[in-house]
Amino acid sequence: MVLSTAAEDYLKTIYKLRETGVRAVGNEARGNEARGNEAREGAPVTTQALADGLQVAAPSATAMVKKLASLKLVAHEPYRGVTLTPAGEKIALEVIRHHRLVETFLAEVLGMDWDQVHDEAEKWEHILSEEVEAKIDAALNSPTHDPHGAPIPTLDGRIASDGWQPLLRAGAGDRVTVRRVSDRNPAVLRHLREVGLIPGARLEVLRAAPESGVLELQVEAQARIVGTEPARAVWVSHDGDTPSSNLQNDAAENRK
Amino acid sequence: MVLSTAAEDYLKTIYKLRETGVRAVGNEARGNEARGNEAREGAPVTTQALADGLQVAAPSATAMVKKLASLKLVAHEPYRGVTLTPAGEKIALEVIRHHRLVETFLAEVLGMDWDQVHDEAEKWEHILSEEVEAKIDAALNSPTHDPHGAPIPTLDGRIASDGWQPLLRAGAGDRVTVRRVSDRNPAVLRHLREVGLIPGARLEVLRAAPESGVLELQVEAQARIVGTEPARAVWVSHDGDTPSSNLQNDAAENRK
DNA sequence: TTTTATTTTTAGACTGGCCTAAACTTAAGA
DNA sequence: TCTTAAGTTTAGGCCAGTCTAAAAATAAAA
Ligand SMILES: [Mn+2]
Ligand SMILES: [Mn+2]
Ligand SMILES: [Mn+2]
Ligand SMILES: [Mn+2]
Repeated sequence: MVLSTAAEDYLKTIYKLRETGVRAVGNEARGNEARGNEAREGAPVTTQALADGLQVAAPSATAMVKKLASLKLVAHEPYRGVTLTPAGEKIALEVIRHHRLVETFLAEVLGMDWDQVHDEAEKWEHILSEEVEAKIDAALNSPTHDPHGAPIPTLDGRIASDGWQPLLRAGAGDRVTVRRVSDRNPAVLRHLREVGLIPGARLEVLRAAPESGVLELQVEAQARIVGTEPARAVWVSHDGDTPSSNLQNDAAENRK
Repeated sequence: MVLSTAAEDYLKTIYKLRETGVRAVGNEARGNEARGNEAREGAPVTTQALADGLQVAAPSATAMVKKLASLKLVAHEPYRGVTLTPAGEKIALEVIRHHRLVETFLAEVLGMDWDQVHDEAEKWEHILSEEVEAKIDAALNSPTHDPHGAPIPTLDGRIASDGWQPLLRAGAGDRVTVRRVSDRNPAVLRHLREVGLIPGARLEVLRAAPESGVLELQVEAQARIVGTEPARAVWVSHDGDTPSSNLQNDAAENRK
């Protein structure tokens, strides 16, 4: 199945809008107009959410959805929303695997900054051949997560469900470990690295007053004050919790 | 200047067709408006050659040529042919630099076979950012030639003129060094490597009988018989000749 | 239950890049 | 010089992907 860049991006975006956590991870990058389009997890993706996510007009999304439906890559209920078929999800996971492998490669092998790799990967993900994918995977020793902590789907389309908590939901006194950050906004990423909020960092929440718009943190040895906007891009695990590292066989269990 | 993949491929192909001398319509001195401007000396590239090189129909080439002419990237004399302007040549050399850097990177860093890298680079050349280009260049220590012996244009658009001789033009008794091979045909490349005809290889022509369709060679320690088809993809220098390694400042000397 | 607001789809148009068929220009041959 | 062959451009169309404006469907409010 050889799809256009646009079609692949639609499939990927549908997948991400349905995925737990990632939808929320992407929130800080979305404008106000997109708020409120956050469908319940597992519900079909609305045309509007898809259009917002891809920065296109709603009729463009409708048109592509109909095209993908005719290819049996999505199921479309008019006026209700769209869901991936197993075949569509398989392709979405392939594109996401490409994206995250490329990000990791650019960061680890070429030494690019972690705020730059996302935009590059957005282009590379569509032209990566299976051969190059395999070479990159081997060169990196089959990494499981990209530089932002996002799990990399396996070659056969399985992906770890992380289930981390939003940092914003943590309360005063909580000791947490940063697990994942949104890779969408380079400026936010640069700021997060500056204050030490990178995957693996351990920190304590000193004060969490939502109405103040800031979070007071003890990151490693430093006291930090972080606004809610960057904090919204951070996912954590609560120290002591067992990390949920089970592989979901999403594609396989739905494959016909 | 942000151009489509198609436009970049047209510019690159025009450059290569001029470089390799494949052109048709003779340019008997036309003393008109195209004389003293950015139009360069030499025969223009014909619509047909361009269409053949890009595997498109002639009217498609005409259409794109008109578009590029309106962007001042080529000079088009209807029914006569097309030549690059300095601005067009600069872009062509950028694309070629991307292509050859990527080929080198894929071969040296990822360990891909030299018969695979060309097709990959054909895609990558259009999406390489300046940042990634710089990182690749640095990782390879600013290579001057790609795995097939083709010179890599510099960042500022200069390229070494190699001036190697076709192996087919060598005569019996000639001792030569392989300098460059065509990277177009993977099967030919695999064959060339098998018989040792790779850049740097030294060999002696034992018998060159054009009518026989084969060349008898002594490649390093091995006696080899090579057909004219693969031999056509090989360029050599004659041992003892001084290699012409001067950098042509093509783009710079014509820049307005 | 009826009206209104919101979301989605349809209609129609545009651009880029490609195509075939036909007309045109140039070069070559008689 | 006239005719023909070859090469190039124009004419007209198709497809992918996008857009805006208008119509239709659904959800919310009255
Ligand atoms: Mn993309
Ligand atoms: Mn990432
Ligand atoms: Mn190309
Ligand atoms: Mn090459």
